[in-house]
Amino acid sequence: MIDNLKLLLNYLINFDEAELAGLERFFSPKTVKKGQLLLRSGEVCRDFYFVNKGCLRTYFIDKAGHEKTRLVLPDFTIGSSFTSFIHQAPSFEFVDALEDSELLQINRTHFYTLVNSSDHWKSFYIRILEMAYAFQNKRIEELTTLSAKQRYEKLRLENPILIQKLSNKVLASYLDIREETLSRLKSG
Amino acid sequence: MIDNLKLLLNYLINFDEAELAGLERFFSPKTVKKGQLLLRSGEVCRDFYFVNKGCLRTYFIDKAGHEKTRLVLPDFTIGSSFTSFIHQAPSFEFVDALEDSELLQINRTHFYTLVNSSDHWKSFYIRILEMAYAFQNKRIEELTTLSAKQRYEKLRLENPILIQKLSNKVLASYLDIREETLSRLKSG
DNA sequence: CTGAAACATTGACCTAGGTCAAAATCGGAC
DNA sequence: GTCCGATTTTGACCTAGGTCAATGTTTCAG
Repeated sequence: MIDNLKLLLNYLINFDEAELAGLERFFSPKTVKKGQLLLRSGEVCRDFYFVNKGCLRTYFIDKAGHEKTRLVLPDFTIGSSFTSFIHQAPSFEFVDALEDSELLQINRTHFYTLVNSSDHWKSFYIRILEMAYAFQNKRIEELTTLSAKQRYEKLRLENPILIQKLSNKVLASYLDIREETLSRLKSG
Repeated sequence: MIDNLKLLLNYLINFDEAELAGLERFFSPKTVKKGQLLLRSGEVCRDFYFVNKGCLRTYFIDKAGHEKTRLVLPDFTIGSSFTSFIHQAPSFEFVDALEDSELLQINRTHFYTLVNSSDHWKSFYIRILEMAYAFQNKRIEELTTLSAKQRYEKLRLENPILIQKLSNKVLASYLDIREETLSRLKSG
């Protein structure tokens, strides 16, 4: 599991061998069942995750009581409820497991110890932030310019894995449409 | 002008006096007239701006030919067409001046020279990225959960400066509604 | 295997906000 | 000042996608 994480880290930044030695002292394994909550709205997000197998997602619940999925983390990805993790402020989001999952988690103290331990780790953090920013930017552009159908088609082209992995309910909430609408889009 | 910038930088990160000495070798002053374009869609964003006086904004044009304002930079703020600046890829955004403005600009080479010059500068960059991320996150939440009217009222409470500074046309495009709708909201 | 709960589909209807067009107002160049 | 183009407002109308409710279909605990 740690080796998969190292693979991903090295893909993001060219770490020196030494910098990744002893990584297991910072990341601890965790197994979660499908449906299990890792973070509740109102709690402070303490951990950052590597998804080795399975799938996590972050979502919040709007005034009308509907789930809104913000981010899906399939296997071989990293992430967290970032805003809360960064500022150590209560999260308005939930984090749950969409499947039985194997994770590695690192808490904030360890995370910042790593980030401050070398230039490569700082660059790693910068890289993640840049990617997260670009992702959100794309999301805003899509939400404000594309119709429901166009968003669905775009996801189908760009990220077919999500289409097959997610239930219609979650997929709809990720596309920011109602389940009924998604159902109609797929048949129409 | 440089002193205002130093004030802002010190507000974001506690720089040492020495780190900010000679800042004028990196930032060059620039004056722009109202309406002037600083970046066109398709161009690569080379500069990062400090707005000393006036107002900049970033926007793009959707398929229907309507402007969509992403970010407004009133005076005493910093920013850029970030995605393009970071990745040095062609921007889909424009940057223009909403008023006659006095700017300090730093190009990407100088920017990264600074970022790599010390830990404080790295932290500065991280700070900006974290803020930009949080801002986009908030934006997505608002766009997906609030009605047009609610978004307008929220902006009026949280950022009244923008309401008075921006024309209805720009304000509407920032709120992601049509100008006609904004006009109706304001009277209704 | 079976039954309850969660999920997905379908239909009838509604509404926020967009569109289009025309009038009213503003603001800067001369 | 005054004229022209750009904004803003108002009105009539339209539509994408939401809502609500009924009916199938999975799924998984026991």
